[in-house]
Amino acid sequence: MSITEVARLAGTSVATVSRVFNNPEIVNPQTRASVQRVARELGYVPNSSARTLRTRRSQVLGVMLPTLSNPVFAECLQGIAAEAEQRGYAIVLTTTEYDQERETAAAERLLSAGVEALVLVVSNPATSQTLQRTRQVGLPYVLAYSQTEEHACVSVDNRQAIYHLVERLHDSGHQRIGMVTGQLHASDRAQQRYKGYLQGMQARGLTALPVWELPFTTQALEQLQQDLMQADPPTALVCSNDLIAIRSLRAAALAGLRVPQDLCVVGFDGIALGSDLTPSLASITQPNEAIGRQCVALLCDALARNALLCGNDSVHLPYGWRAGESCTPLSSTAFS
Amino acid sequence: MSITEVARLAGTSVATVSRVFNNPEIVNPQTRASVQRVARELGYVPNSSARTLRTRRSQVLGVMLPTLSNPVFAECLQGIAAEAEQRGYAIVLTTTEYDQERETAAAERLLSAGVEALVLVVSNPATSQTLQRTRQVGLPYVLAYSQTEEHACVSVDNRQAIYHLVERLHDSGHQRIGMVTGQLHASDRAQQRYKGYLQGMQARGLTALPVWELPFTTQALEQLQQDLMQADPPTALVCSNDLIAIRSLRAAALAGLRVPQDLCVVGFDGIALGSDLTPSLASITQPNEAIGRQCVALLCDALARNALLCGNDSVHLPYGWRAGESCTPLSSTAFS
DNA sequence: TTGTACGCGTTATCAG
DNA sequence: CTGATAACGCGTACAA
Repeated sequence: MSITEVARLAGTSVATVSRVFNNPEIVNPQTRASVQRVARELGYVPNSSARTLRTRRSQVLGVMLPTLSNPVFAECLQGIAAEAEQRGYAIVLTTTEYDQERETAAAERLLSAGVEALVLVVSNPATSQTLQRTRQVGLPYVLAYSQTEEHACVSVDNRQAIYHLVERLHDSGHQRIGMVTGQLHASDRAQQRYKGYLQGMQARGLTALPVWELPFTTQALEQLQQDLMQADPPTALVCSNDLIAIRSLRAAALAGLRVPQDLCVVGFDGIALGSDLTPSLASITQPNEAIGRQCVALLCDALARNALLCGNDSVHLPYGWRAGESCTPLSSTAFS
Repeated sequence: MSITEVARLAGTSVATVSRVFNNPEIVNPQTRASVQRVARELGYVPNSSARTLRTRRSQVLGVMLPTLSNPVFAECLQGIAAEAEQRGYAIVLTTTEYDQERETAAAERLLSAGVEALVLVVSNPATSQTLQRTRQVGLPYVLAYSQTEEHACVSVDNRQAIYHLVERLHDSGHQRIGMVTGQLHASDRAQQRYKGYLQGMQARGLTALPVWELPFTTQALEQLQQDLMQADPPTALVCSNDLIAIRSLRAAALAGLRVPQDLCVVGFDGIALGSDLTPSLASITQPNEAIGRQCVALLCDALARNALLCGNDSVHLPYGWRAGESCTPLSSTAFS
């Protein structure tokens, strides 16, 4: 069921059928109708490969994410999908599971799938060979969540957000403020947030506590729980993301601490689920869906201009604050 | 940078270059090496459209999900992505947000993206026009999570799982067992689970309580909370999915009920996050990732046989039980 | 307004 | 083992 078949049955030429699909208004209403009828009856779908081959535009965007287990990326992907749909692009998806090798392979698969541009979430832009490769191939790409001069990025100011949070916690009377992260080396965002913590503590003359790294093992969680049961435990825990915060909440509960009376827990990301938890999760919010949308917008604009994207094209989106029962209300220092 | 260019620079014909990429062993090691070198230097990537046009195999699978906000589908997608990757397929993704119109449009976009086969999660197979359309076009497809004779499905036995759960709750002493669902009409699974609840209650001579439908509004949640504060509230809540269970947990907390002493809450799906909550979420588990993998496996096999899939190809995977603090240990009736 | 014919980059066939 | 060449289905000058 190719265009030829449709043309034959409609008693017209392939050119006309093509016009009916790409430029309906320039074809005679009667022939148009007849062609459309035939096409519908046959369930004809234009062959995308042939079209792409001819037009050199696949109308497909590649998306590379670390994982979908973290709702942050799922939310971002929703935004990507929505914006892409609006702009007439399809998206092909790969995940890397935070693994360098898988990342390289994933990028290669995206490339050979014929994508026109890429939304990338990498562990660390500085060490990712995917970025060089993409550059070599000459496709526009944008990094979601990362912050770096070298590439086009869409993100919030991770460092500042946490810096700011530490200030607010201090303003509200907290002195012993701790930080809990995932595996620090697995994410440049986590590193920037940690940096914000260190700087914030220093700025206020507070002693930074040793960071708790919480990979997804029960052992690490138990360690945190033990530490929370020592004398003079922290009164606030700043977590590098909401998933970590949820697990910290659990450690606190197992340690017998009341949240937020004994311990305030603050997350980062603002995943939707956080509001449904008990206690609801206080969190620094990122506009995840907007980040996704913005990435696609940048890409599509670049594609339309037939240009690449570079560091100057980066977009900073504002972070926000979602109050929650896991943290006592903070002093009124404006957020964001 | 087409195959022609590579051929020119390598001083050979396009046919040979093609062979180097598709059948390396049949070409002279020296020419092969030279071609590979040139290709690498140029960053040459075979044009997928041209290849697809010629071979009539796009190596792309279409995936249509309701949303990624529910981790169940994110987990399933992980499985789909993993299996597809293993088998050399790319996946293009669309979401429908449980909306009929968007579903139709999404399917059309998948089709025109040139996918070879489809993994579909629809609200209700009986009313989905996507399925007819897909049939008309003649592509293999499989429904994830649904159960119906009419189509190839990969799912657990939803009705039986809940039926079984009700029995176990009753065995453990519960009499007033309630059911909380999302919007019942939005999902045939939810309906089947509800049916299991009704049948289970009847089989044990218990009175089914009016179902609580919990769309994502705070109002509905408050209703549940109010009802839990009446005299003789249920002692157990069977929830049609884990997200609903989490919100039910919140309603219980707001109502001042202790979980699990006053009220047991059981979810459905077994999302990973459930284990990290406090109380951890007891749940009937589905092998979400395996469901995704199985879908892709069926599809790829069908593609290899050049066949379509039908009701007879359906696969039932076993459900399981994940104990959690949200429910007191159940009597030993074997689960699953 | 419509039709003819070329070429997009590959793979596969067939000769050498 | 290698090269020439004919499709694959479509969009688009160009001609009518």
